[in-house]
Amino acid sequence: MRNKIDRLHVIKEIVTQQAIGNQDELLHLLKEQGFSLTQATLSRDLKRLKITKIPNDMGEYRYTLPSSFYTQSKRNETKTIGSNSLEFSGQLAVVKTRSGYAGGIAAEIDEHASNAILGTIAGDDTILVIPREGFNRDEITYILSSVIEKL
Amino acid sequence: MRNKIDRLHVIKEIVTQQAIGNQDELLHLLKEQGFSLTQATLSRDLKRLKITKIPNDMGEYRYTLPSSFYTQSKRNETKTIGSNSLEFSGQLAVVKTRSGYAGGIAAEIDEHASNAILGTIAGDDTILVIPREGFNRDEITYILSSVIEKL
DNA sequence: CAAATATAGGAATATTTATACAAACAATAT
DNA sequence: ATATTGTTTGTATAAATATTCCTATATTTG
Repeated sequence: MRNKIDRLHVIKEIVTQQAIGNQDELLHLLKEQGFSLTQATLSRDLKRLKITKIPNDMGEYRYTLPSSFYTQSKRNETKTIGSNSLEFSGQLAVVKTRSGYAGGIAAEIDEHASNAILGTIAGDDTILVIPREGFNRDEITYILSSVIEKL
Repeated sequence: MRNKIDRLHVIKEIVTQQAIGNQDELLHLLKEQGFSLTQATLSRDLKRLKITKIPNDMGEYRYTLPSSFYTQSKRNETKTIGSNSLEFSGQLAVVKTRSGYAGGIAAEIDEHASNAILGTIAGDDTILVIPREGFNRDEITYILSSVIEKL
């Protein structure tokens, strides 16, 4: 239904622009904008959007969108490294290689990036890379790039 | 008071290592660890720590630290089991084996730990172990150790 | 030291949020 | 068209969480 999609959009917009402290507040704003819904639906919407109430430095709460690390709102970029590509999903990274090369490249990653990479598992043209905890995507990207580009 | 500081520490630790869905769950774990407190105090603690309940992709909620705290969490230890090693990253466990042994050991894990382990994927010297939901790291470590040490 | 002030935390409760259930409707298959 | 299945949502309520009010214990200050 069109209305629902609109509503989810508007919820995201409101929540990013003003400090909303609870669902009733947000509910009223939505009603002012012409939406007709109940708290139950709003609770479900927030769950779908993964919007959560987090405490700020003063003793208040504010609804916020998930941090960009987890968010799927904008498409995760595929990075090209030589004739290979790298993309993340959750805490995992996937490198696509030319057919037959995955095992060799995975071995190189294991050998040269063991501080940041917990392990790799390779198929024919796909390597699953499991980063160690504490390394973020940029760090892993940088490290993988430098290993792969030397090949 | 010392006790409070300890408690906040332990809360962070528990929350990073296992999927906590509500305060009562966490309350019980804390009581098992010898802390004495009520839900009211726990609510205040979580507010201080800015730990919040966020929805995951399945319809569940999980308490999590703010993302900036992930990098501060203490480095995850690698455990040695025989000539193999075990380390966690997020919800996944990775076992490193001698070259060529991963497939065989993975088969043993599949066969003997199927209640705790959802599945394994093996490369040449790396096994990706996917634990079932509801098992924490200590449990998985114990189970994997006992399976692998018998080999 | 004693008074003043701040901090921690429990019990009870208010507030807030999630969900079970049922109804309405749409989409799809028979 | 009729049955089947899935989706969305409201109502009512359960469940979860935050806070008020109060006491006890620390900490600071004169």
